[in-house]
Amino acid sequence: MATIYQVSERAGVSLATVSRVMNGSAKVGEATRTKVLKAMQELNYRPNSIAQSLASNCSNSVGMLVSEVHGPFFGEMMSGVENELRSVGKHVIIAAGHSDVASEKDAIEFLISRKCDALILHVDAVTDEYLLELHKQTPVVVLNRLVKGMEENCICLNNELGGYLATKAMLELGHKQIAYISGPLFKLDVRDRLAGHQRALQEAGLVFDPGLFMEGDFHEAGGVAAMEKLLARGRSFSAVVCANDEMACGAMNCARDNRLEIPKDLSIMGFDNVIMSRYTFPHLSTIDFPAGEMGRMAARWVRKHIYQDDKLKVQNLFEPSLVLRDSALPVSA
Amino acid sequence: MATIYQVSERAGVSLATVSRVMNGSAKVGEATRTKVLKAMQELNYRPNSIAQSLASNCSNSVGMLVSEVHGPFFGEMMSGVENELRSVGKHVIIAAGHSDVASEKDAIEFLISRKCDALILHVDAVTDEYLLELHKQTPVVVLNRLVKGMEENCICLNNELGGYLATKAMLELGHKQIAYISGPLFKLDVRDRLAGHQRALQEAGLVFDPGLFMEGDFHEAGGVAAMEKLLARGRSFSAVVCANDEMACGAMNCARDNRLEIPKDLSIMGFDNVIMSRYTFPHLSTIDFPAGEMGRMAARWVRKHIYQDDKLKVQNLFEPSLVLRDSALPVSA
DNA sequence: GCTAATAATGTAAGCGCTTTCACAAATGTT
DNA sequence: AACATTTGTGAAAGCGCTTACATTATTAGC
Repeated sequence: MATIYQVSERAGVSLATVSRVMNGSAKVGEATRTKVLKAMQELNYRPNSIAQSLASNCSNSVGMLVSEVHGPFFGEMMSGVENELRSVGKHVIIAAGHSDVASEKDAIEFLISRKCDALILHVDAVTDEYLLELHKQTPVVVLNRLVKGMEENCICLNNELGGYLATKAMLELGHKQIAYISGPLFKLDVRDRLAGHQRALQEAGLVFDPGLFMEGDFHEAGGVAAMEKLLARGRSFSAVVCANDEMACGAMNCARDNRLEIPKDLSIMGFDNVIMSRYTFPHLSTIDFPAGEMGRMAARWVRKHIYQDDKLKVQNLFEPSLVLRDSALPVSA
Repeated sequence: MATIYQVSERAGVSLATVSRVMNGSAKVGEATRTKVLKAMQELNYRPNSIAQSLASNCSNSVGMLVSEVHGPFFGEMMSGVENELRSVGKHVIIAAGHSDVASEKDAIEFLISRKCDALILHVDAVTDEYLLELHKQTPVVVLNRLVKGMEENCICLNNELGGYLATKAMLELGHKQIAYISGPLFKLDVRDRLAGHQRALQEAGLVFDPGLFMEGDFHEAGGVAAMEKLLARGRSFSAVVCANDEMACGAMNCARDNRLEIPKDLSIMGFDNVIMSRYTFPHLSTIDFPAGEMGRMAARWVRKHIYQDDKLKVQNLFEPSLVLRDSALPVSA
């Protein structure tokens, strides 16, 4: 592989000049530029990005940490990030945190030692304090989590609004007895979604009934289990809104196993609008989570603040929206 | 951030010695080693991996190119690769090829300029010749595609066997009239799956009937369209095997829209065992595609051949397996 | 026509490591 | 006791770039 030195030799100029035509960092005469370009071409020269990084103290790479590489949104988010970044010649290094404190910290250390210019984090185990501290050391953007003191670095979804919209949709279909299966309550977004649910109820003059509430685990099995318990309580309800699509699937399957027809006997609402929701039977009504857009925005944040792409605008808060499909119907009778 | 120089100063030894204790590349006296380790600790030293890469001519990174970052197997494959590689301190840089020749080549160029120690490719647009050529220039492992002349570098699934197993399962349930919805025939794996289907038919003494065959596009809509046409032909069949799960979903939905009950009136088989197949109604019977394992194996290939982890064994051919769920039933009457 | 800017290019000092080579000290061999 | 090994360490030359800073060529100003 040719080096910058060989190019300079062939073009009959100095190293510095070659570097200058590569980076456009200073004026170069038209004739020289052409000579250099020609030499590059002939040698099929490709700059060694490692050397560039070392010399410029900029690795042109950003680290992305997600809970699970094969998790439901990851693909979408990742895709947004990759697209946005590669279009400007930066690359993304990925790592998984497995929702475990030690593992997340470990991955972050790894990314830092890799000299990433910035970190895009989708984490849920480490504390806010840790993130705040990290933020002082290295540029960080946090996805789907609002950390007090670094709001500018967070790209979030308005989860409260999502929860609100989900329940509101059911209310508008005439449902009055609405069960709610939440995610693990230690997560902030889970509590926000629940708060939205409660607000919708309240606005409709309904009171939140703990008897129609279950804490789930965001997995299908958790949805099944929650539904099972809900049914076992013998309370009547015509709709159930779930804090994510997986649990909604579980709930649907469980309901069906209990001879309830969906949506005739029971309406179901999910959350996230993961790919799968388009394939279930019946197709799941859900709340769209613009994961791809948010990933793209995180990347844009990095472009703007780290790579000085000043005119870029970044949007910190995203709005969820309702996706009505077949799993929810007006209350019958 | 501390440099190796500061560590050496503090420990009262030379740069070289510090480097040696870091890499274990040569013997260092016990006392010195302790001194150095202590100095590192005190300075919270973290080697600059960029500098290491430049000096050692090894970037400790491997590039991974996939069709779509948010594609169906990508998450699984990626996850396998990331796991295997990060456990040994290497990182993975990702890029998407979008099944387009120019885009794939572009991404490969990008990865190469990034000095990846090896490339893991999941591509379908570039030609075998191109891959062969690339293989001469830089270490490459190809996923899910057998390239003649570099078989050792390919990690494949026995697609023919998969196709065979899918149809065989239907035959064993007593089905005699089995429709087949394939993927785009320009893809090798698609043709292999079809060949397996035909072999199963043949072994059962049945002849392949073009009237029960449709070429699809691997997407849900394609499954719907194919099913529609199949139905429109007015031919009778009691089972349909699809070349992937998405199309199987489409086919199921379409069949249902045409008042066919699944699996009572029609049995359906998918291929790939993507996450989604566990959530459909009824749960989809399918052929398991061990994407995660294959990704892991690709990473292991790299560890073995590039990072000299000699005792590692790599398996080039993977066997698919049947996953029977609810969408296939013995033929009724 | 002479000085002061300005533009274009070259020189060389790093960036933070690895690694070869040389050398001194410790150990083993007869 | 003389020599050959082995072991531990340091000096220094890169790796392929970027980027002050220095230098020369060009143009402008008067």
